[in-house]
Amino acid sequence: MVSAQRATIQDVAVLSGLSICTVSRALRNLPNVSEKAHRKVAEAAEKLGYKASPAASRLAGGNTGSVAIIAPTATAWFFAQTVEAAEEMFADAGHDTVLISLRNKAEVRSRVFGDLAALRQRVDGVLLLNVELDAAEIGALAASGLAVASVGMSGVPWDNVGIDDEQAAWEATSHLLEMGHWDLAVLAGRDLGGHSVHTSRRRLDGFSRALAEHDLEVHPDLVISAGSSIEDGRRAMTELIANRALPSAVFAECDETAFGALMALREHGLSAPKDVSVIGIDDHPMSWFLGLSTVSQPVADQGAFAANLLCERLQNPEQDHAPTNHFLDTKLIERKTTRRKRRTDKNHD
Amino acid sequence: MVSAQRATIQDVAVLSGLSICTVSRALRNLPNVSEKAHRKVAEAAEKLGYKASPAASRLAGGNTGSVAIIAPTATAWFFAQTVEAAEEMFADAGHDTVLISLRNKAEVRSRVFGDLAALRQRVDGVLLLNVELDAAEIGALAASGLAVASVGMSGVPWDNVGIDDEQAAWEATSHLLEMGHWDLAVLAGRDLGGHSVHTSRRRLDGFSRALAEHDLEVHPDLVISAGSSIEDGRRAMTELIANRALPSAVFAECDETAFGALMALREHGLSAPKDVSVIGIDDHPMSWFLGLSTVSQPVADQGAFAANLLCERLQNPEQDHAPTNHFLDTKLIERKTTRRKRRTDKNHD
DNA sequence: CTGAAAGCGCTTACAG
DNA sequence: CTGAAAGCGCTTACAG
Repeated sequence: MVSAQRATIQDVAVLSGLSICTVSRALRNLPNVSEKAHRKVAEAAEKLGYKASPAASRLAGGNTGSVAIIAPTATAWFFAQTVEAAEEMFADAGHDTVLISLRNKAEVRSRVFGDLAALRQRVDGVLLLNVELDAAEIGALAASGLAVASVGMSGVPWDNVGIDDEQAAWEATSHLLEMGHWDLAVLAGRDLGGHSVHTSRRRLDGFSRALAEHDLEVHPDLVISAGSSIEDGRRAMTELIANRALPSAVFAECDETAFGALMALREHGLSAPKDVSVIGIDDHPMSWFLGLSTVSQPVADQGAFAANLLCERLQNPEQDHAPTNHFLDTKLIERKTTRRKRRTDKNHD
Repeated sequence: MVSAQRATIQDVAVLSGLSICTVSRALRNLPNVSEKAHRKVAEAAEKLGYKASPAASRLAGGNTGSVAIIAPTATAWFFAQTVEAAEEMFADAGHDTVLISLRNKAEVRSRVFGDLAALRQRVDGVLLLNVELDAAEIGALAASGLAVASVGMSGVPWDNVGIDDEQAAWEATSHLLEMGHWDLAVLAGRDLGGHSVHTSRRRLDGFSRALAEHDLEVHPDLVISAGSSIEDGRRAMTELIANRALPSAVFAECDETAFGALMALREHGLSAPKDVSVIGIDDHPMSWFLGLSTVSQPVADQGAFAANLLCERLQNPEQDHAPTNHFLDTKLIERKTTRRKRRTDKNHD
């Protein structure tokens, strides 16, 4: 069944008794192929186990059969989940998925977005995960001939799915504020040479808005550029503890940094919510176990949904299509790391 | 600097005043190119921002410029870390990385390994992560023309890096045994239609050997096919609790399943080490926080090392090369979820 | 050391 | 509805 040498379109043409170009058209379900021819071709191709050579197809002006997933990092829980869900979607649709991790490095970031033509040579479409783009980059991407979809990047001229990050952060922050905390720190995402993770920026906005509604200002010293890993959170919280009086509550932009924060507290003989209230965003599988208060979001769903949208773009490239934006639901989950600020609490009173 | 239309080898030839084929040779550092020609070509290519079209290159008999990473799943912590480390290596060496997750499904597994010729069309090499292969598959892979390297697959006819899984499991199990536990359950990896995750099989071997050394037999009811995620561990432990008297200790093949086991215990009002001792393998960043006893292993290192080995194979394809195997160090870390079995312990005495 | 020619396996106008 | 021909951008023998 699997021959040593792969069957070519030529073989299919011979076996089906039709010309190469009819075969080509039939295989791609193009118009102007009789039903009979279509059937013959399908049979021959099936029998030969024929699959078009992606290289030849690409070179002749067709498609590569690949899509790229571009993520700030591939190790964070959110990205690993999203990537796998998207990869599944792509594989089932017959696309290979090329993984590009920006590795949280500005240099890698600019290398990737600085040569979209090279990218276009290798893939037909791109799924962007929480990448912060400037206007020039958005324009270049739109003009690149690449199909594009994204996760966590609302306001962009292509299909996007995510959560309302500003709102989710607002909820988390408001939860803290309503419990009487007013001295808040935020563990934010890392900045990549002026380009942060997109969701991080939005979450910072939500944080600020909640504070503003309580007539509070964001204190720059309390906006810590952390990242998205457990280690990042641990480092950021350690820094916070070392450099100044502890804030009364901490909003971590994702659960993993919150975990790290919890670890750092323990290393210093402190704990949540006794010494400081801590809340995250995600509802990571460990959060329940650690009693972490958080704002839950569907994760794999976002990857699968966005991947699906991209597949549709790939299938109907000509058809002009108004970009859609989809916000999935989030929910505040109050657990044990947040509590009302008390007169007896250690600091600030 | 970035032209609308990509420069072709033709453009480089014209600019450098040389023929296309000299340019081709110069660019690939092939012999029989004068130093002067080489310099001219390099200059012209640089100026034009020229990069060979991977599709054309592949079609003409060259390489695709891509490698695939094949993993049982992409979401588990170990795999996410390994994949990113490998991807970094590949990117720096100029290879695109195609991610293929088997999604823990036998069907996906056989689709991938059943058509190696199709894979060869898309990538030059493959990095296998903990994939259990049978003799026929190993033979097919070796004959496929693909460069191969792997993580966690010792005994294979290509370069491999990993830990001594049998030994690591033996250490973890012996630790339990030496503390007086004799009624042990193991939370094993999932089986994919007869093919388990390779490391899982080896770890099961180590578990058995440790038991045998204590004149104990492996009780089939206590070998739970779990998987590698937190959810998997939670499910497996819940099953264990529901179906029979609790064993006195549990060896989880990885830390994440151990986390899940800890969660299940808590859900049933139980805890480690009071009601059952629990040990894992990995030393996940959360393990310290949860006090989980475990056997640590370097993770990103394995991915980077194996990827590097694959890059070397890709660079020197002709050169025949005896496969190497590299075991990285592991270390037993005793924390708080394991303790000596006491007369006062709830069960079995 | 260098170049002209053929060919890799497709797709795309263009005739029929 | 169908096919002959050109061409995509490279690499690979083969001459020189």
